[in-house]
Amino acid sequence: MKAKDGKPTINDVARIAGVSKKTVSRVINRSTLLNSATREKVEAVIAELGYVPNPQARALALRRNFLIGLIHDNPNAQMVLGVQEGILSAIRDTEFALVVRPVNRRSPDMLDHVRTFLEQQRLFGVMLLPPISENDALAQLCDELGVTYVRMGSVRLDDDAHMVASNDREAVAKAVAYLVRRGHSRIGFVAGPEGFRSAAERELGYRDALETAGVALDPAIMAEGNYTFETGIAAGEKLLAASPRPSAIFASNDEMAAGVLHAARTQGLSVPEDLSIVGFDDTAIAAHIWPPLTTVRWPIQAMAKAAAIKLIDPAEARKHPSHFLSDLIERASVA
Amino acid sequence: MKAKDGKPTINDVARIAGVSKKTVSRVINRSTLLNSATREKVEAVIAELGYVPNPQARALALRRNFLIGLIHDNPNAQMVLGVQEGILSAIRDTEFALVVRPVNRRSPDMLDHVRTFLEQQRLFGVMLLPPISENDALAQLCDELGVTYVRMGSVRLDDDAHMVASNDREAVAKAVAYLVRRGHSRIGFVAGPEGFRSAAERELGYRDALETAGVALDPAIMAEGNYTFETGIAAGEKLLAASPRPSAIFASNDEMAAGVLHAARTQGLSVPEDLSIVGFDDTAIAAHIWPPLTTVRWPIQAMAKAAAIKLIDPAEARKHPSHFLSDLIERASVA
DNA sequence: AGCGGCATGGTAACCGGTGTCAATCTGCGC
DNA sequence: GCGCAGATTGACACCGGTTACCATGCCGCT
Repeated sequence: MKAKDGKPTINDVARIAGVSKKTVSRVINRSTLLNSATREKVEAVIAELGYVPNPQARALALRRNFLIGLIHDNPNAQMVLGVQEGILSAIRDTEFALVVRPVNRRSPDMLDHVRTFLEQQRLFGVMLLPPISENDALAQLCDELGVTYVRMGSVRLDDDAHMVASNDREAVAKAVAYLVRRGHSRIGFVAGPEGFRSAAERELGYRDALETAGVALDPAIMAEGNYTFETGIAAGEKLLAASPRPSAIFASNDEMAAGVLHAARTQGLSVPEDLSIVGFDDTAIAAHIWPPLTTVRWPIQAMAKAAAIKLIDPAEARKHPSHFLSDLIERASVA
Repeated sequence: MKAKDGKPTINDVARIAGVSKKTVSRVINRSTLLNSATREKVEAVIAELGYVPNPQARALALRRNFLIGLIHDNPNAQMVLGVQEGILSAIRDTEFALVVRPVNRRSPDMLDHVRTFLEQQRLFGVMLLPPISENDALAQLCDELGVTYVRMGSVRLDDDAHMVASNDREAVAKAVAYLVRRGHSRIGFVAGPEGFRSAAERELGYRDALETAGVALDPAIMAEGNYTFETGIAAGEKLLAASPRPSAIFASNDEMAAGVLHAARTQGLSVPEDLSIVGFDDTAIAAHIWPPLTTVRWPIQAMAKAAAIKLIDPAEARKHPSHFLSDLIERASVA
């Protein structure tokens, strides 16, 4: 008989099945040293009662819980959601759950907030999303508090156990090489904000590609933005004012590419006839603007899934890659 | 002296402060029946040790935890993130944390998944986002499992304790009336998918506005999409093929509005000169396409915050509204 | 027969908090 | 000096699991 008010507990199961708590616990935890008749009997009672172990009690006894945290400060909704989906696909059918915690990178007490969060919730582990994943102090804090972490990023900046990385430098180099193959030689570049590792990597990829193509760098057709639409417009205006005008522009993310597109349109230029544009990230915006944007797709979900597996099952994780390659998605913004 | 391996516990605090566990517990819980000298002494020890109560133990003893869940099946990343931010702003500085769980509306065992999730995690409460918040069976399931819930939606479909609603009908009527004031009388409409309450409400708003303006409904300039960019294109093509062609189109969300814009552009029409377009939701896409989209802004964050407060502190919630009005955001897609 | 070893299952303590209820202390009226 | 109410604090059981360790039954072996 179950407790009158709540859910059945392990005691109820044990009593009805005529065994001890411990035996039920063994059944739940799939211990092998158990006679199969007993196991079946207990399983039948569990099914009949609809017994579900109380995760709080388990967490208390095991001194660890089954919550994994996602700490991020990412302006890109599409990407954050993609990561959430990826994590969820990794923890589906497990007892893990996903706790999210947006933080403010610019806040002076960001680290304190994270500390409070980690101390309070006692998470199993956390995932760190760029750009905040590039913050070494944060990783160190996790270490100090004994919370395992995995960082996602555009470059390998930690050991394999703590990092899932794409290779932005190579991806951008490929995208720019693609522009070169399409006949462009005057290719502008919109960089991401200083302090973002991804921004630096993407710029390196741009430089690599130009060097390979034997094209000299021209600061007049390089600008910096902070990954937002508005700064993309400003960067586009600067680049389009250069003489000679670039025939193609690579922007370090899609939002800024959309800004460049906006700037071009304002000046009466048509895309891709007068100007080719390539973005990065393949967010929803890339497909939904006109013309649809040729861009580089980060395999976000796959990376997030790999990262989550790394967190909850390091052994299994060794079968998955820690490095991912991005693909160029060809749409209509390049001539 | 704290345990050698882990964090200090209530026992450590009690021993060092020379009081009983229970007294420490009283300090933590701000019980009033406590001598202030004792309180200060205990607080000093807590601060010195950096003691943080173990939430799992608390959850076990209190038979409730401090996790609130967000169950959603929403294709709009911007909106989901907005909701997460809103919830977070409500639970900041509390011990609550936010657990997210995307589900698949179309999956036949969606309800089973949710049931498993709720039974396993034993959440304090859950928030239901549209479109899945419109599913009454889901609300009923929460009731049955004793999980309090709050639904967010475009219309009041539950009592005030369980609902935070906007008034889409009125908002759309206002937007369409605005088009009428701007001189449009042939106004097309792109509906959302059948089965979405929001879609039905928005259509009612459209009908209201036309009726008020004394304009007859013309099925030739009404189409249906499923809230995606692609179906927006199809709907746009249909509407623009009508004769006479509409001079303005209201689309039930921004993505479809972007699709209509795309369709117009493909046919060589310029926006807003040849065609005015109004969307709904004010997602990032609305501001980032060209021309920027005039649209209706759902006060997502405020609604989510109100909903979260309703969940964690019903008394406080009575001071907040349960109904929200949407604003028309005027940009450049209307002439 | 006596013994060790293995498979199986039970008992009790413990994880770190909270609720209940009783014990102690205080001040106050008489 | 006594009784009593109210304030303060503590002892102890309990939440629902897990682990450490012990008890039992059964087997084969010497």
